Amino acid sequence: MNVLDQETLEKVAFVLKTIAHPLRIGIVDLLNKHEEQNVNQICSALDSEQSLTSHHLQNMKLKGILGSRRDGKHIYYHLKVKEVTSVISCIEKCEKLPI
Amino acid sequence: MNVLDQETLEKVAFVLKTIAHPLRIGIVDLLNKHEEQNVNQICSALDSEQSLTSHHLQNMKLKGILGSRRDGKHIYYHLKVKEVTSVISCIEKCEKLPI
DNA sequence: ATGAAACATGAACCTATATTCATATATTTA
DNA sequence: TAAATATATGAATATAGGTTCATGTTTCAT
Repeated sequence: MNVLDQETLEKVAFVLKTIAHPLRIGIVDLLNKHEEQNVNQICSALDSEQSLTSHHLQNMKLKGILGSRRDGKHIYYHLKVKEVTSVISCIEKCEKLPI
Repeated sequence: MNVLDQETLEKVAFVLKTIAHPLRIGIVDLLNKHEEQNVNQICSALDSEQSLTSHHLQNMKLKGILGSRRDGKHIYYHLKVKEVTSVISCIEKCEKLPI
């Protein structure tokens, strides 16, 4: 039960930072519940603007959390690192928070 | 299996942002494995500077993740929201990461 | 070939977060 | 009560992150 090494600390922080935003949590949650969604579907489901949503999608894709495929005019996103959904459910129901 | 509401998205993002930093992950991990540690112990265990560590401790205390008690010259910190440790273990061993 | 739909991108701006340094406060010990 | 130890704090700076807006690219339908 030793303390985590620096590399692990950085990896964990990297992943958490990548998803630590309400819209990005929303995207991860949506893609957990739907497997694949295109940008239009994501924007409507989360009531978010196209450009902003796209930036966040690119961000998470770049960092390896999401993947995408094109189908005609649409681009479908999916979760690559499914572990992040368990992170959300860990906290989701947590009560003792000051917020 | 509906999508999460805005309030939940914000709560989850709030908690993740609060711990999404290598040093703060280190602190959470340490306090998970040791119950209580004073600032000196934390600084030595994580090889971090006093002032910087103190800022991060205050930050997490303010946000409700940590608590503290004084014992003489020392101040001992502990985890208040233990759920955050499961967040770390969710990701810790995750392999498919680009990092 | 043209226009529209779907999405991406880049720059500009604004705000938040992290780090450092110098100093303050609290407690104990001499 | 003065010095030492342990920790906190505030200001200054540096850097990163989020949002908007205007425009670019790709694909499809006509």
